[in-house]
This record gives sequence, C-alpha cells and structure tokens, in this order.
Amino acid sequence: MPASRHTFTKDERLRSRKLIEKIIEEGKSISMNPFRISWTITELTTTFPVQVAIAVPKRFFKRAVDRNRIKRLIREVYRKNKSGIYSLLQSKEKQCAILVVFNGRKVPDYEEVEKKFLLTLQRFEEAILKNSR
RNA sequence: AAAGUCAGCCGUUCUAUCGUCUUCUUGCCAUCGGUAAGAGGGAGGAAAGUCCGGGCAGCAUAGUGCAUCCCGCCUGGCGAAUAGCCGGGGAACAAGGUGAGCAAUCAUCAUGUUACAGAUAGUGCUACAGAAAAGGAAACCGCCCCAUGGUAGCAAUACUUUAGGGUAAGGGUGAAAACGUGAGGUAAGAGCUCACGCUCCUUCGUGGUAAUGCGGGGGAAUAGAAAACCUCGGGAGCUGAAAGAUCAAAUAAGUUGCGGUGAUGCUUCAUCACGAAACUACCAAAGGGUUGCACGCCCGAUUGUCUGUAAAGAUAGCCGCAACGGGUAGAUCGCUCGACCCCGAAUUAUUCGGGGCGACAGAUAAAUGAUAGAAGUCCUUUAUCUUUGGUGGAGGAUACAGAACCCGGCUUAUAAGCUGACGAACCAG
Repeated sequence: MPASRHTFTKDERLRSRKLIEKIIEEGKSISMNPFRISWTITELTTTFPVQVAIAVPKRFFKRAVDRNRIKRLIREVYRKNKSGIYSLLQSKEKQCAILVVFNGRKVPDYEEVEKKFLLTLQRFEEAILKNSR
C-alpha cells in the first residue's frame, strides 16, 4: 500500500447507502465549526482503511455549483492530508467509515478550509485513540 | 452625443504540480478481476425551472358519459407535431397626421401593442374614495313642483324656513356612475320621442382560399375583469429511467388450507332407456379485467372416475383466494449517436444493404477538479512619444451557472464585448 500517495479513487469514497445510514443511526460524531465528522468502526469491502463521504446540505446552499465547489475543496484537503489517519488505523488494524458534513453558511476559500479542516482531523484522531483504549 | 433601457449574437486562452471518471494498448499479479505506464475523450447557452410536445419502456385498451389536464383569429413555409419559430393577412385597442361632420363619430395614412373563443349562458367579485358599485340601482350638492311660515313691497313678485314629492341634465368621488351627440319635449328632467352614431345576434346579396370586409333587411342590449369559478370548440389511455430487463427458481416451481365447479333450468331432436345440440337465467357458483369514477362490456371450470336401486354422495381434473417458500438499496444491461437525406432489394409500412449529412461526457451519496503563475478583453489612474492614436507602469473587474435516459420547444438568470432600435441638442411651432 503506497501510503504516501495523495490519491482519492472510487474505493476510498463511501458509496454504500447502507453504511451511510448505519453511521447516521449508530455512529459517533464530533463537531468543530464549520465541520462535523461522524464515523463508525466497521468492516469495509476494500483494502483501504477508511472510506469517506462528504455532504453539503441543500438547505444552506441552494445552487449546485456552490455545493460542488465546497465538496471539491474539502476533498482536496482530505486527499493531501489523509496519511495520518491511514497509518493510525493501520496500526490498530481497524477500518472506519466517515461522513463529513459542512455546516457553514458561506462558500469558504481554500485557505480557510485547509486551516479548519486540519484541526478537525486532529480532534478526530485523538477521539479514535481514546476509543481504542 | 453620453448615461441608460430593450432585442439579438457571443459566452476567453495557456503552462506547471497534485488528483479524478471513462475508452483503448502494453506490462505485471493473477483469472475474467486487480494494479502500473502510455495514448484518446470528459458540462451549458441556458446543463436551470420541469411549463408544453414527442421518442423509448411497462401496464392497459369494444364503446359511451363524467371528472382531470393542455390548447384557442386566418393562411403559407420549416417541422414528427393541434408545439414552436419565420413570413403574409384580418380584427381590436392606443396616442398621432389628413379629410368629412353642428357634434358624437366616421373615413384614410403610417407607427406601436394584443394568452386575439365567450362578460349577450350562469354564479360570484369590483379595494380606497363616494349619497350610490351593478334587480337599469342610487338624491350629497344642485334643479323643479306643491303646501306652509317669515322678510321686503300697495301689488305683481323677489329672497328665505320647514315638511312632502319629482328629477340622473350639471357639480363632486372614483380606474369605472349604467349608451354617445344634436334636436324636440318638460314644472324641471329623462331613450320619453326623433335623427345620426357605437356594440352584438340573425338573414339576404357580394368580394376573399380563409379569418373577415362592404351593402340591404329584422331584432336585442349597453362598465370592467375570463390570469375568480365557468361555458363553447379542439386534443390527450395511465405511469415515468427509482420506467423496465437480466443475474441458478426469481414473488416461479412446489406444498398446505379454504371456497367453487364437478351435480342449475328450459327448449328442440332422438331413444325402450342411456343421450345430443342449442339457448337462457340466477349473476351465474366463487371470482377477475376494464389503472380516476360510472354505465356498459368482456373473461371465467362445467371434463372424467367411483359408490349407490334411486335420491344423492365421494373423488381426480379444473377455476379463484389465502398462507408458506425464495428475493430485498448489490452487480450488469437500459446508457449513450440520430423522429435526418438519397439509392437499391424484399415486401406493404416495415426490414435489410450501400452512400451522405450532422452529432460523438456518461457519472450513480454524483467524475469533468484543486493550487500557483501567465496571457487576452474591459475599466480607473499615471508616465511617455512620431498625439483624433501608439507604447509602458500600478490597481481593479472577468457574469449566470454544473449533465443525471434521449430529443424538439417555451420560460427565467446572465460580466465584458459586438450589432440594431429608442433616447439629447438643434430647427419649426
């Protein structure tokens, strides 16, 4: 597994309706403005340790262009900074399904997303560590 | 002129790094997939709203009515199209020019506008203001008559108070005041009467493919809005890609239970008897279909075996219903070229073959991207030169917006640029 590469292929995306429903029903979550991460430790059908889905609510962003833009920004930041989570989960030999929700009201720029999402990811890693003990 | 408004056209480009979906080729792992590399392709004029019309798919389909939805002047062209667009014409309306008329109004000219069937089928509505807002209703001011009191006057009469009545001409309110103008008439007035005029219906003649125009006769009515309901005419079977198909059987086979039929009546023919054929009814005996509803219509087992003297009964088969069973947000297909044109063949409205024309993203919790830099275009400012311009510097702007089965339209959103129209001044009055 070439963990150093910043890829984001089909298998790294969370594409199963069932799993998403499972996260919403029984997953744990942390919030940190403007992001919210929900996850559940489960077995996946892929060899990657994590599958991610990104959601932007239609309530706050009526136009599809805005929603697409936000999703793409979050995806880029995740793609470039996912290695920490990967190595963490691989060391625990676990797999995880994650749902990222953007709760802001304005379309952010790249710098803002990078700064805040990285912080959120850190909190997420800490939460995983706590839970596995 | 400039700003601006409206309509149409157009809808910037390149490089680097890191990524993404898809097709093909090659290598490796390995077996129908994974992975790596390379090459090709990867949002729009509206992809949007989902407002019309189709293709395609499934289900349904004798027929009629009701409901629901869509369309609404005529004609020619394009078109699959009763959609839409373009051209021509008709009608209505608007503010103008010219002419006729006492006037209302009419004729004509050019321009613009029109979801342009019906408000004279019916029900309801018409804010505010106003006395009154739709049975030809309504009396605030005004006008007139009669009675009565007062003042002035010799008197006629004039002014005036109060009560009753008449009056829709005038004023005022309003988007709109219930036909308009002129004359007669009257106490004052009024379609009360007459003439002319406006609107609608009908009939005859005539021009036009038609919408409809012109002329004559007869009749009726007189506000607006049909984008309030509605009426008339024309059209539409219903549901939409989460359609639908396939993935070992795929809500099948099979099993069980319940109900029914098996075994109704009548007519004709035939026989010693058994029987045969057709019809009808309960709605059959249960049930099903007609996919919004109703009427109506249609489908639907009735064929054997056994027991019994017979009546009848049992059962197979068949029909219907219910339960069990198997499946359940996974994969593949649909899913990416065509409602196009020409020729030939078969054949009778389709198929096959060949050629041409124009297109050629195919994702599925959602690919087509992110970051950095540069160019282009436009604006502001500034410097300079060979000054109606050119060349530099600095700063700013670069819209609306993201495919979701596919087409043809409509509607709405749009920076900058381009094109056209309107729009100032001047002249005249």
